Amino acid sequence: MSTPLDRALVERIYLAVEQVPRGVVATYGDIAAIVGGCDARMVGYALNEVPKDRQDRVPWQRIINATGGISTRGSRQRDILEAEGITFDLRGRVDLSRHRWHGPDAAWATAHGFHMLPPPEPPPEEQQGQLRLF
DNA sequence: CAGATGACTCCCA
DNA sequence: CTGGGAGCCATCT
Repeated sequence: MSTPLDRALVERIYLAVEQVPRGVVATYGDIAAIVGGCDARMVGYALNEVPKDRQDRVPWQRIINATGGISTRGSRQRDILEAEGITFDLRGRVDLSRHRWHGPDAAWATAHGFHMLPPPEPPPEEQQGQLRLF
């Protein structure tokens, strides 16, 4: 059923989600890390409760799970993302290394007390010496 | 009060 | 890849 969470936290989650620009996606965990004080699951619960009158302002569709897949049911979320330019592979997953949001603007994050997203993990050592394409 | 349930994620078999 | 369990929170039965 519905899950009305702590309003203050929900508002911060929405505010963080609003920073995600068109054309990229973020994971529930990314938003939780930026907001702080909550986990990926909280973000999912909060987004499930986005009021109708705010759905066009809060880009809930840009938040996907850690595997790059869609957690919502139906095809609506995917349809919207594809319309925004996000591509899905044959398994229906987004290539996070390519479409993942880099995080909020540093100045904005500081001003609102949000955290920055940790830098992306470097590729495995084994590939470092072999895949030098440039 | 216990159990079920969601737009999660990680870990292990 | 599939499946189960733990950890997480609030609300509803």
